[in-house]
Amino acid sequence: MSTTLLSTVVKHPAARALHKGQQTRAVILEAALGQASHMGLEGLSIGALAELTQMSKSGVFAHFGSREELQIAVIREYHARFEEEVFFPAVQEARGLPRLRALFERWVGRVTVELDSGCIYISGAVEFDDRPGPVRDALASMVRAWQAALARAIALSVDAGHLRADTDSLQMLFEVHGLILALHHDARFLRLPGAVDRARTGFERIVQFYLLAEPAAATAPPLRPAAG
Amino acid sequence: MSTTLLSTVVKHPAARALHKGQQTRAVILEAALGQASHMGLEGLSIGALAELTQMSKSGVFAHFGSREELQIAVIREYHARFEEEVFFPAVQEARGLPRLRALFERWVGRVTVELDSGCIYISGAVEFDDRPGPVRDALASMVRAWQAALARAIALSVDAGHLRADTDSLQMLFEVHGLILALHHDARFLRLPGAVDRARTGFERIVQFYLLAEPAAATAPPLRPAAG
DNA sequence: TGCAAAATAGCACGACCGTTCGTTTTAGTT
DNA sequence: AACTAAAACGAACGGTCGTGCTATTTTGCA
Repeated sequence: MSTTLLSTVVKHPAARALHKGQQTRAVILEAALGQASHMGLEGLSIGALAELTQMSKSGVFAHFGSREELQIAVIREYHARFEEEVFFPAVQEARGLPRLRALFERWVGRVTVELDSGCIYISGAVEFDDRPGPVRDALASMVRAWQAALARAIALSVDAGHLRADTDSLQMLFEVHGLILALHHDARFLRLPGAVDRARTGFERIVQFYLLAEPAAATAPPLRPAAG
Repeated sequence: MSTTLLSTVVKHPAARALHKGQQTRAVILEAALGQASHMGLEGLSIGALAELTQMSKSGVFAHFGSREELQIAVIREYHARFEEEVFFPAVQEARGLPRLRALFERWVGRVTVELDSGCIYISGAVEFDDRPGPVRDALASMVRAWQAALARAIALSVDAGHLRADTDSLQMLFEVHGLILALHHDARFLRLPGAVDRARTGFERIVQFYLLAEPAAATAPPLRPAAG
């Protein structure tokens, strides 16, 4: 850069160090995400990470300052990807039931795609439910944010007149969340086939229950189990 | 051995060593169960166990032969207690819906009582969903047995005429299991109050759906969310 | 091209891990 | 009381872990 007046003005210190450091940091984070999805956040090992990225242990270490910070960075990265792949596309859908369905469907997709990688929200919740500290706090705040977003989508569905006015959005959220957890359990641990369909069927059943009765069948639709 | 005919015949080697050894083994197992409930099966540490039981590491070790065997022993012990506290008392109830309700209620109780200890079935499923080996196999077989028992109870409820004939027992099991997992998640990780009630409400909603319509309201009862 | 700063490597430390082995204590039997 | 087999101990091994240091290399900018 010869006429550097402009460039020096443009780049503030934060953006200056954005070149090599952040780049390999991203590489490490990518590997860490894979390792954490596979072995859990507690299974993260700086040594193994160094081997995976062809670096020295101290080189990897220097990017985060501590194992805890690495774990938190992984959580944040996972959160960002989760937003990008689940939340943002879904909120493009029309508010109400369409958006809620999209959120659930993409959520299922995420858990299913991760069949041989694992959802950090779920595994982390189990790993850190008895382990206070900054890692748990970071994880909990992300999970809470996601649950709040879902609760909001449910409430919007009520406002839009798609669901009953007396719908308890937190109760519905609890039930839907259970389906995802059961899906994760049956598909990943028990390796049962058809778990995805069971989750979808369960979701439809829940929606059907909280659904505002359609005018044509205002007396109450004949509820039948969805044919498996 | 002088007049040992009788005694040698009566006691086989298995029964002979039943005194001191099995006794301290039980003490170790008790402590191990606590540690595993708290830190997970992978958090089991022979050193920590030795400290807890005031023994030497090698003394603890000798009782199991390997860490893996210790983990499996813990799983078996947990299974036995689970049977004793959840399954056996519940099957005393009349077959059909009463028994199914009892199973669920005791299951909830177990997860709730373990609020500061943790359900090994659930934490183990997450820890070992990507880790093949004898520990995973042992755990999976116990979980499968428990799920099979539940599915049987549901099927019996159908046979007894309490639930619809077209009930998909595995689907219903999936949904009920989800409630337990969500309870475990919200109560243990997020520390949300009222999670037990949400699980109960969800169960009643599921039962209500699969319920055989009562003669008086055969046209379809007006389903309302159970007042929270 | 030169220079400061950032990035990475190399090495060592202390802690804990599961496991082995030889010895010593303890318990149960005659 | 003497003997034996089970039980418990204690020390050590090889390994991995996270983390601190100090060099050395690499990078980005003037």
